[in-house]
Amino acid sequence: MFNEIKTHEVTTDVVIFTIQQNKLSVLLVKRANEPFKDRWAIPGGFIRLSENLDDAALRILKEKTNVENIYLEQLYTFGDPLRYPNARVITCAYFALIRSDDIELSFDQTSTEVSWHEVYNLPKLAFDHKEIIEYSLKRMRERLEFCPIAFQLLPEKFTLTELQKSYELILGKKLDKRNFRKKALTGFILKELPEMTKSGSKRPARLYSFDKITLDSKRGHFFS
Amino acid sequence: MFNEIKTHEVTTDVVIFTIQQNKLSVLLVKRANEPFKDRWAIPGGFIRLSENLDDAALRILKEKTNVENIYLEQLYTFGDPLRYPNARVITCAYFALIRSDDIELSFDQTSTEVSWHEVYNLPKLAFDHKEIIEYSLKRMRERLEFCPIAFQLLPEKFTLTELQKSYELILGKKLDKRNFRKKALTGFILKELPEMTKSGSKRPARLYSFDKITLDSKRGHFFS
DNA sequence: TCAAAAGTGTTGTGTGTACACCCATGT
DNA sequence: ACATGGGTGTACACACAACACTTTTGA
Repeated sequence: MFNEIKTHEVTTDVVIFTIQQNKLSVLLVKRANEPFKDRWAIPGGFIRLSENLDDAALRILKEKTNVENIYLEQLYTFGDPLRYPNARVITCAYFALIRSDDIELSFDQTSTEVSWHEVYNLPKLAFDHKEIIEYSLKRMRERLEFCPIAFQLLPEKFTLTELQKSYELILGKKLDKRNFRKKALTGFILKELPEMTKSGSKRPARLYSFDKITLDSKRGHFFS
Repeated sequence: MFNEIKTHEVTTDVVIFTIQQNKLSVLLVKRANEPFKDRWAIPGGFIRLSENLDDAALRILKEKTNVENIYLEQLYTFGDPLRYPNARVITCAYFALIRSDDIELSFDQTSTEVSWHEVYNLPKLAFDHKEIIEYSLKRMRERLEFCPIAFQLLPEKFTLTELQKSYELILGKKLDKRNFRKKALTGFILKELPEMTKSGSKRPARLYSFDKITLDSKRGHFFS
């Protein structure tokens, strides 16, 4: 099977999460070419020779979403010889969290469509991309126990209920409102803003923002 | 600089930890060839086209130590274009834990020497291998908080003091004896053996063993 | 008999969890 | 006036951290 193959190819695939319409979603592209033509896949591409891995992932991200300056983390490198038909393609997978407000999706000639798909209700995927998404969800949940990365999915200003919703979407379970707020207000670095939501639905809610990402600094864990 | 380079090369490097002579050590080889001839390095090698990543790491491990069936985990993939002079070499780094009893080290024509080096007192290393070792130590400490992987470094039968010593060597700090034993006996899955050490030094100590590695099963964390 | 390592419990403090009612606003 | 989501406090259980003396053996 590998007779005619001379070299490894190295790609990066980026699992891009967002929250939109009250759903935790990932960005998928529909493949324009074989293999797996017309199948949905995680956006990805070849790593350039003079480009480091993080930069390659950021480039993919920017190509699809025009977004920069976001949370990005190397996930795992997948290299099963059978993961890609008729070639040896090792992929260094990343995952990213972005805010879904004002994002313009775009795609190039390698795909015919690009759109968000709820992570708990995915279509059939190309390659081992199902496994990659499952792994990234697992990782994101682990991260969430220690660091408030859910901020990355929210707009600048948010209510505590919105923050809690994002946690619940990621963890896939309900959290206690009072315990959550206690933890968030003491454990995270939240700025209480002098503003309230203006007639969102019924009673106005306090808005908060956060200063900087305290990723490695805080190590108390949050919410089981 | 990358004018004449056409392809990526993909290697795996394995940080192999053990405890010997009361020291936490890693296995290093002295390079026989350029680049970095005569410099110490982590054992590694090219990934074969038909080999998956874990198998490649296991192969490297077996080549140097003749050991199989050990704890092995993918660490991180390092791919800075400048990490390797005059070539683009992406390395998928692993770390492994092995028992140092009855290990025969060996090496091939790519190295002139192989030996254990205390992780807290390393020589000058080739490439970005210092960074890789630091990263693997960090990862091992994180793992240790949740899973009793230190078992992997100990012989079949061990005393609680030996177990504690291994924790202290990895974490780089002293632990409280009573708290450690309480935690170990309630939190880990230890088998109390009907044996004692025979006149090791003074008073005989109870020997213990463990059943299987309960890596992902137990999620109470151990010892800060 | 002494030196050296083995072994053993209690208490305080902090963190996670469970749980139910009133409040402010728009309609 | 009422429906809707916003907001608040206490009590219990459990995990971690600090801390000092007695026991068993070999020399």
